[in-house]
Amino acid sequence: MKRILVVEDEQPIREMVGYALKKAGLQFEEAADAEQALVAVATNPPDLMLLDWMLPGMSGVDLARRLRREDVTAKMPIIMLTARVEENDRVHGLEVGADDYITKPFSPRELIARINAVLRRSTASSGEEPIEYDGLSLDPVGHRVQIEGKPLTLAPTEFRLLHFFMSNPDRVYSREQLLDHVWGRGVFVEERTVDVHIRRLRKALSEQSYDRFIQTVRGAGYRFSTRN
Amino acid sequence: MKRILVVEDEQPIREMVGYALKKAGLQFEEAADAEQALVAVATNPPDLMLLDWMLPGMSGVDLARRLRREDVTAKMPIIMLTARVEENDRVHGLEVGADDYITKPFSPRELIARINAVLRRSTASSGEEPIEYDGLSLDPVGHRVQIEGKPLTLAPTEFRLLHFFMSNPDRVYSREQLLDHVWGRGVFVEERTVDVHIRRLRKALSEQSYDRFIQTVRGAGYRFSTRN
DNA sequence: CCGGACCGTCATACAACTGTAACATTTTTA
DNA sequence: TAAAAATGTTACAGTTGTATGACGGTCCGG
Repeated sequence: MKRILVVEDEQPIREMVGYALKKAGLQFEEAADAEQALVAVATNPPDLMLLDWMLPGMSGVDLARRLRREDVTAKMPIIMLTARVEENDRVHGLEVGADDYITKPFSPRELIARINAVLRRSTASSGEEPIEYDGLSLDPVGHRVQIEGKPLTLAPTEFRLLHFFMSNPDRVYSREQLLDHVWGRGVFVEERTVDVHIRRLRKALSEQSYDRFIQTVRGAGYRFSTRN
Repeated sequence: MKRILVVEDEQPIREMVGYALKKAGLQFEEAADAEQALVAVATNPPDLMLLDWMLPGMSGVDLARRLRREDVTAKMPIIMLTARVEENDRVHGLEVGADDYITKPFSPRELIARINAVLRRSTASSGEEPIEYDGLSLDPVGHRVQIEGKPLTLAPTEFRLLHFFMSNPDRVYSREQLLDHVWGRGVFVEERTVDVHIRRLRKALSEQSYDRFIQTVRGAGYRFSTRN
């Protein structure tokens, strides 16, 4: 059973969330502020963390940032709860490294759906098994890429990019998301740089026109897909 | 099992509805007026609410409006029951925030069908699940639209527009509302611009005459619906 | 210390998309 | 029935987004 740590200072909201979690078959654990949360995480790290944006003392944003820096918790899924709706804050929330965010008010139904989506995503890609699509295969452990059996050499960044894409096919990722996932959170790199690496990756794949798998979605980002 | 709260002052109708619900494998709960309904909702919020338009004391419309304002119930699916047939009232009902409406007299079959449709929609509405109506499907994550399996390319704005429509079917939106939701608040764009994008979307959908889903409601705005 | 591989940024070219106005058509009103 | 109002349609020019090639800097092994 997955354990969810809810960090939220308002007791009624904790209660509501706790009720929804239990009903959905998830284990509910709670903390009223960042300090309690840190203790809980150190004692027994949960599978996912629900984190209020505004907290007394250390804010949710700061807490998220701090957790991201620690090795043990760097990859723990975090969903931010925020009362604000402004686009600026959304961007900021994701920049901090949250895997998703929910704006209040939210329904229990929506909450559970988001949690399950994030959990599914983070459990799915263990990142060890070789991945193969049509004639294109990538071995994460051996750090090898092959097109129809023929070895292909990629620069480190291109490899990570392709690895990420192949682990999450048929999903569009914005440049920002790609920077988060492939370059690492909190790295300051120009968004346009992604274009260039996409270009390099395509060039490397273009031999058998396998660059068709790397698709541009105008206004949204890029996608890996074997379909058209 | 999904729990349905029926708010209706006429006892025979409650009875009839209750019978239909149980037969369809839904849990039936009842309230005779708005006050009872509020108590029931506070105690144990149901999965969906069937709400009579006319009620003694606080009307169904007022109740709906009030529920929409509260955080916990803001996104609870509501289906309005109304005896009137006028288009004005329909629009009004949806403006209040009902997810659907049924005009009396109605058959148990229709009732159950509508309830299931709304439940299905609201369960999935994390904004992640693909949406499908008849042969038209839209995948928000992969940013893909298909007509009967055939891929369809849309410009960014057309995609967002269609996405919004398909997430909120059977509801009329004024040009202003569409600008708010699809373009974003605080964007200054001429209202008639909406017409042009509706046109472009229709054109793209017109291949298999799927443009019939995008309907004009003169004097009110536009609507997405598979019905006519 | 040198050379190569890799990376991030920039400038440019091109294609796609967007908003608006102008005109056409349909529907309502007087 | 004519005038007015609302919507449909088209063309266009400005804007935005993406592809691509080039360049300088950094790191590391030889």
